[in-house]
Amino acid sequence: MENNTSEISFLGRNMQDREDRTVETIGKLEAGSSGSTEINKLEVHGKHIDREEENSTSMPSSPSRKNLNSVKQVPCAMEKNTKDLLSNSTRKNQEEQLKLAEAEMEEVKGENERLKLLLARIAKDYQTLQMHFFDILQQEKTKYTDTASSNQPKEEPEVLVSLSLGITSTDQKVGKDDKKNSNLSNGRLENEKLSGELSLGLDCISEPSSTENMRNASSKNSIDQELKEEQPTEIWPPNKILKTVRSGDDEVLEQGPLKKARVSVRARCDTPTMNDGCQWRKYGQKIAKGNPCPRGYYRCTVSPSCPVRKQVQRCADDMSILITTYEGTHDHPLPVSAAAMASTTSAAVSMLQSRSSSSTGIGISASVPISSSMATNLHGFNFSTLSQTSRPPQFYIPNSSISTSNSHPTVTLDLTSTAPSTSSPLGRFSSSFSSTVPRYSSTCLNFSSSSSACLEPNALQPFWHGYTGYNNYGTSAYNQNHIGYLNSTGKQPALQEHLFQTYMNMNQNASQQPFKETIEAATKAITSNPNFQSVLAAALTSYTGDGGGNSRDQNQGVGNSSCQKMKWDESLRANPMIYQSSQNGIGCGSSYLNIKSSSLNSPQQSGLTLFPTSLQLSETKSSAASAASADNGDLSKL
DNA sequence: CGGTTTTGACCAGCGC
DNA sequence: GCGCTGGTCAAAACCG
Repeated sequence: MENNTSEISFLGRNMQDREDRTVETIGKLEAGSSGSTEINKLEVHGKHIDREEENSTSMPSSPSRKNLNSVKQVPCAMEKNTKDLLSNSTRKNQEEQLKLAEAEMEEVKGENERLKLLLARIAKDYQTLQMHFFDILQQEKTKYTDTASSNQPKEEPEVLVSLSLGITSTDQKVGKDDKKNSNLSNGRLENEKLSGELSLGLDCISEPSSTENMRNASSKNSIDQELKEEQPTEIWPPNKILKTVRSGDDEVLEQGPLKKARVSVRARCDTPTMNDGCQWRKYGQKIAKGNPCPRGYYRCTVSPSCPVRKQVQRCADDMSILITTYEGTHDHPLPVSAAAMASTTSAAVSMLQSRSSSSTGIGISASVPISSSMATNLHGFNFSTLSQTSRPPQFYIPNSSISTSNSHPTVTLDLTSTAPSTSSPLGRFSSSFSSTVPRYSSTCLNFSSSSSACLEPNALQPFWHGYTGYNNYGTSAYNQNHIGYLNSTGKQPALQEHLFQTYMNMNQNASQQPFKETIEAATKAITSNPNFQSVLAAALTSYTGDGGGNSRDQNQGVGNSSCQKMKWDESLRANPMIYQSSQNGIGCGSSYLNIKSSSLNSPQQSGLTLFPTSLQLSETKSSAASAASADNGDLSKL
């Protein structure tokens, strides 16, 4: 809600700026057309064009006063002619400029109108959301008093994704943390508040009634806290949680099995795991059915009691794609880079929540609203996804698909640039889950695009083949490392990496692709939409990390990220096409991001996408410049 | 030596 | 009940 307000005010400021500039332009043009020859600066779209130097040096048609003096030597008639000619040409120039400026004005006016409409719509949406919010609050309040004393009927368990993202979640924790972990929580929470770090709380609980979402959401926090109290040092796997919870008298969790929501991130990555800013320890590996690549099981080791797990597996179809699945809620402050991942994934989870709430009887929307929540996340505010908007908002992450194969509610963020899609870029979420909604649905966000505006199909090759310099560093270094490892130890690398190396070798000859068009499109995409800038920034940040340079683990890099401090917004506005990271070749930093509007999974695509059609950002390898620029910023400014 | 990775064993859920 | 599969455990190996 709060963020909506800031969004609106931002739009308002944007419009005001444009109007100011328009007025300024008009004023200057009027001054010029009334006889003054001092049209030195023409401002169009906020861009200053200094014409003074041009007049004196490179514009023979409009000579300076000095030139006019020399003309005085010429006979009178000639002088008059010359003066007429000069004044005519000057007048013509002015008229042309006037026409140009008028055209620009019309354009700007039209844009202002559109922005006004947009602002009005957003304001209206905001009001609607607010009313919904209060309605839900009211309903929940009355329902709670009604049902508190009576037995709750068993119903189909539903997914609740509770995102405790950012500051307000810490507010919730303050009371209990103060009691329980007085040695930890105070400083931690203080730090979180000060630094604006985000923490992703991603929980799923089963519940008897959709009207009790909010109460259960809060109660889940309580459950987590209570579990921590019971087992302060033990790492509790889900099964143990279940046992503990079931043995207790918690009414909510007796209703059904507790399955945490998951966020799955598909990303092109040439390293064993993706650098997401957290510390992970591998505790298991398993060959999963249908995939020759083993699945690695990791648990978060930032905090000894942190319940967060992740699974890492290469995609069977495309081994350049690393699928990382996160589960659980961090019980500790996150590094900024990890928080960025959290913010990105949480936006996806918000869509899952939208689906869940849609399936609870509110009605199924073919287009899942996400933009507001996503923007909210990315601006670092807490948000609630409990609202069920009656009308779709401005943007959609295109091409969601539903998978029923997973017993966990899963949101998949597809940050890959895979095969070109044959589908329309104007994708819309599949609504196929409406009739066959699984007990836990899975949602796929595909940040990809088939737009011909900027991407050649070849540009969709794995990024490590995509641009100059990488082969000198990333892939080669990685390959060499592994070859060296093999030679020195005589030990076989993991099957997963062996397979991946085979894949890499097969693709060694892939041609490098021009990125100019991509970069131009990226620039356009980023600069054209402030919301998109935010979304992109978070997505990039989640991808970037620091390359794990200081960490022992390959996918780590806690608290040392040079990228963490990047002034993302500014950087992207200033030079969006060149993002440089001080990646050291380890870990999968945000080498590549392609936002597409195609779907890997969903055969059903139609509808409207207001997202910029495509974007690719390439990243050059470790440079001092990147480190320097990285030191200037802070992600929290997002 | 302490932390991490590997890997076979074990357990629970689920479908038949 | 049985088998399959996903997920976890824990001892041994490995590494810096």
